[in-house]
Amino acid sequence: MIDINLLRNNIDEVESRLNSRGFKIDKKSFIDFENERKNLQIRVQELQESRNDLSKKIGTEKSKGNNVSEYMKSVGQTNDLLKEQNSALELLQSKIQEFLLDIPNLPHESVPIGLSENENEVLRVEGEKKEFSFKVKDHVDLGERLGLDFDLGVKLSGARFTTIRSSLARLHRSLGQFMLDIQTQEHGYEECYTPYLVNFESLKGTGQLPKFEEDLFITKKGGSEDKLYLIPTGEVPLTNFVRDSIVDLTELPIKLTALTPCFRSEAGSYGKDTRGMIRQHQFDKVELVQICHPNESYDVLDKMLSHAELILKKLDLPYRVMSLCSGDMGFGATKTFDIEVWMPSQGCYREVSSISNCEDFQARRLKARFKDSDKKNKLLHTLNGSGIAVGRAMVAIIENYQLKNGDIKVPEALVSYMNGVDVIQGKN
RNA sequence: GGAGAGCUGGCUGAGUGGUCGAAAGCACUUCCCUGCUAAGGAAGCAUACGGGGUAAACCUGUAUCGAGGGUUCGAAUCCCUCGCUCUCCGCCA
Repeated sequence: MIDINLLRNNIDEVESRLNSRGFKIDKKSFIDFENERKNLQIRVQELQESRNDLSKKIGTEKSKGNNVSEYMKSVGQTNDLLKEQNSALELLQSKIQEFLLDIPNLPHESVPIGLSENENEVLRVEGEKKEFSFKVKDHVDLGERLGLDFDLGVKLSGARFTTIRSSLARLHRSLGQFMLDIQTQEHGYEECYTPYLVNFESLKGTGQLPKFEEDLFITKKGGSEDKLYLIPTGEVPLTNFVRDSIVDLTELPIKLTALTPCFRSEAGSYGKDTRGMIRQHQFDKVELVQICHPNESYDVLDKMLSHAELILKKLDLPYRVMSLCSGDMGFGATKTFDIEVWMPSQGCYREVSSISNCEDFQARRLKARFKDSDKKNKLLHTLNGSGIAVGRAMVAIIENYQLKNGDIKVPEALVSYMNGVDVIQGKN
């Protein structure tokens, strides 16, 4: 949620910055809402004040044994008016709230301006692409004899679900463990295990709700109407650790990581990436979250980028780093880096990590604050990133480490996690 | 699933219809006293949102005692619904 005072004081600036990400703000409605709100609020508070005075008076007069019928009459009129004005105010305030919850975050000034992914900026290209002496296959063709079973996924659940068996399942597990170990041991993140089902409040805090319910999977307790949502990313539970809390300056930065499954409905991406396990309803990901002092969030963003990059370096996978343009960033981000790994079969780079600074956008929704050295409560900054997506990383390994016979060499960093297995062999 | 107890400020904890945003203690801040330390004394110390003030200081109003609704002129206090925590029983990985 953006700061309402920014809208009150600099609405034109907000408008143009939102325009750069393709969001049109309804200025007139907001100004009308605000004027009306101000009048109503003053009116309501005056009425409450006089009701409180009168009620107090009734108390004191009654205790003296005086007649209070005049006061009662007048407080009755006040209350009638109050009831009417107050419900108007409440209605208006919830409208303003809805209005605010729908507005995306403002892009940072360093973000390239653009409306589509074509305008994302390549910052760096890293790693050597391997030369293959044979015609490369994609992970679907390779995976068939290695344990990637798309048909089984469909049978069990439907499109965009995959089942992995045997050594490849082991590789998948190894990758998750490996990434988690790097982030905890080399970068000092606290390892967490979190719920995968979360409530409305949590998703509202990180910005997925109320606007993007269609992107989520929704569950209900048997026999109950209460909804719980499957997490679309570990960012949701981890960032919500600080919801409704005031943390001490000395606790910052808070660095959290978790290996979690992620569930996405992929509404609106029909026909996109239908082949293989690039775009699934369910995938695993190691999530990195940092919660820090506002002065430090851009330094932290750079650090988190390097934390995600280290995984690809250790796996010796070629990748590039992108700075997303204003129109391609997520709802809550002021600045986002994507890391894209090289996929030889497609001859292109695919996203395996996205690292964003949300500044105080989520913190405001979360009421996540810290006690500053001047004793005032201030909003924290929150950042999140993937460190990294397990499924896509495995796809990249399959494709980049393929051998002529269709077997897969295990990246050196993973051999110990694979109990010494250094080649994944398929059934012929 | 059954039965019971509870949820009050950063923490502990009093408060069962009015003068209570809330006693007291702890913690914290400032000051005083004492040669440091320890002890003692005084004052201050919740959050959000309004109004005033050029701004800060400050003044002032409203709301908030798990959440929502109700009763009442008036609710931390009474009633209802929900959530959560704890104890006991049952069930379960």
